[in-house]
Amino acid sequence: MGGLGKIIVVCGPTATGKSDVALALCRRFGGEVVNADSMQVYRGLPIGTAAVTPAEAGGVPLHLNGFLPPEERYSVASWLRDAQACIDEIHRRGAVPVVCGGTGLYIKSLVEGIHYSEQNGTERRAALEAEWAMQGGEAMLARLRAQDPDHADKLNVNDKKRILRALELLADTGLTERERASRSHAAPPAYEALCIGLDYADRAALYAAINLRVDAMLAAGLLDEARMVYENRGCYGTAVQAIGYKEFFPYFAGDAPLEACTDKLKQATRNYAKRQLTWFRKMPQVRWLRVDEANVQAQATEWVQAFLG
RNA sequence: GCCUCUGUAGCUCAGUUGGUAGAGCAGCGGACUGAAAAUCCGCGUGUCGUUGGUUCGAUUCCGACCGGAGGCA
Repeated sequence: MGGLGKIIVVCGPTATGKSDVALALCRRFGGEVVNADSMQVYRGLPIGTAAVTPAEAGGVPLHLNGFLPPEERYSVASWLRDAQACIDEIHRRGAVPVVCGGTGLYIKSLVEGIHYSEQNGTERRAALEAEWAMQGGEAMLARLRAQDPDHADKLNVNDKKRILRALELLADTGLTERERASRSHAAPPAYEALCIGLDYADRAALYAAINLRVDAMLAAGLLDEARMVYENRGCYGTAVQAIGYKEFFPYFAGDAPLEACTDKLKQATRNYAKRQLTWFRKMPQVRWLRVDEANVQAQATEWVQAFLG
């Protein structure tokens, strides 16, 4: 019969110890880590993105980790393609893929089996940008409403990014959002996933862990890494968005004291963790573990054991 | 010691010509289909420093006291 290939997913907000759990599971079950973090894919940013280092991995194979030049643009679709290739290969080797990361969109897409088509034109983008600047959001939303009212109803006038993208896709494919969504779900998920979500029972404890981690990053040389990003900010693509660098730009520019930037960074990270939580809390597949209450390692091991059968 | 300014939401402040008050940030919740560590949306009751007085009614006016900032021939 040969059912679906099985994968383990370790998700949750930042600073909950996902990597440690993933690594431990890999050692116990003969697994390999597949990174599901949109920033850890970039090379040369190990401190700020809290990427797993080969030393920490201690022999456990790491995939999609620090492999992309920071100038390169990347996206869900690229990640999905790469991740699936990795997973299939790991399966072929008879090993267990342990997908680990905090990017909700990536993980949801993988687990739900959302399919992204090959084409993705960008020529229209600049023109649409210009029109937005001239006509404003109301007009652009109205234009979308004329062609795809259902989608327009779901978007807010200020959501420039999504309104423009909607218009772009409409022009490229001629399909409404609903039609596109149904096509993206045409095929069932490629894998059977056990999703383990890590969180703190106490929100304040999560935030305290985040604050501590930022201090640890600083001690590990975050500032040098950030300065490098600052100097290259013109040519970096997606990577400049990473939390941990742009917060220091005012300091490098001489506009703000270091302390203020550090506080800003901690705050940005806390805000981010909260957003991550709303992604994962909504995924019905996720089974939660409270790192400040349970014996996470033991429980995770038990679940995986049962899952792999 | 005297004079001036000041004390309003966790923080920074606005405001009420007397009818118990509202922004930003934080915080909380949500959305999310090719930038996603991005982007966007929703949520504002707090002894209006304390205490007397005037008043039908005081956070608002007056006095005293307490805290903070500045000034002083």
